[in-house]
Amino acid sequence: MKTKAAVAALAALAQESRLAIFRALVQAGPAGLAAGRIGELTGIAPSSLSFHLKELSHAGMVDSQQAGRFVIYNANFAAMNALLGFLTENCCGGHPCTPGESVCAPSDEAA
Amino acid sequence: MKTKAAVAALAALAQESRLAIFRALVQAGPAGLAAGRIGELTGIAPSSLSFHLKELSHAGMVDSQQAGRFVIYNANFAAMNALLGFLTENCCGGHPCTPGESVCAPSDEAA
DNA sequence: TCGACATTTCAAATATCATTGAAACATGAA
DNA sequence: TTCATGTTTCAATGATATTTGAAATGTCGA
Repeated sequence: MKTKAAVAALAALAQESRLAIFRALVQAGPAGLAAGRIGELTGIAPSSLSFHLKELSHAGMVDSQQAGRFVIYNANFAAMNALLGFLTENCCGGHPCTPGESVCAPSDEAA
Repeated sequence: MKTKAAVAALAALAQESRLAIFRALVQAGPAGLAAGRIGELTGIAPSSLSFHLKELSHAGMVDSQQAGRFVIYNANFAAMNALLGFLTENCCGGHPCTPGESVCAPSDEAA
């Protein structure tokens, strides 16, 4: 993943409405949710919702598929995992980190 | 981690200069880097750098400590791990995801 | 075809963010 | 104290993002 893609992905998630949308899709799993259902869950107005969904889609964080008059959105889990990997990439210059100091290893305190 | 903190953390990273700063600090490890050194590595002007460092600090993604006339910044690895955990939290509603479809498990394709 | 529903597009207004340069502050050395 | 260095603050400018409402598009059922 390149820096620009990472910035785009982070920017897509760095917004209250979009983060709520994305989390709803993550929790919904691969089956996804219809746009209207997302609107119900998040309380976002249709036009604003569409704007944010397009933003997320353009950043590659969600995919969509038409199903009748519904449009089903789902989280792009591969993109999410790529982003997580990017953030920890080359951590501590590749050297192993001291395990007692809350460092690179993602098994630390995740709260 | 609460939603607002996550949005703040993501917004802090969703900017080319700040992402570059943060990655430099991640690669530097717990020892951190002086502000001036970060400026050298990233090519960011001092006042702009200070602005972004304050932004990252306010979001809890970096810590700082005075060392003589230098100010040493270091990545807050615990905060980073908390953010990563937040994004995958409650994935697929808690149900185990089908492993062959690039889903929740972070061992998929991280590129 | 017609009407109802789901979603998207458009334009305008508001708000927020990033960059710049100059100046101020703090620290250490002479 | 005085000077040089490292870092931060401030104000102004330009750029970008978000929201809103109305209208348009596309799809299904009768």
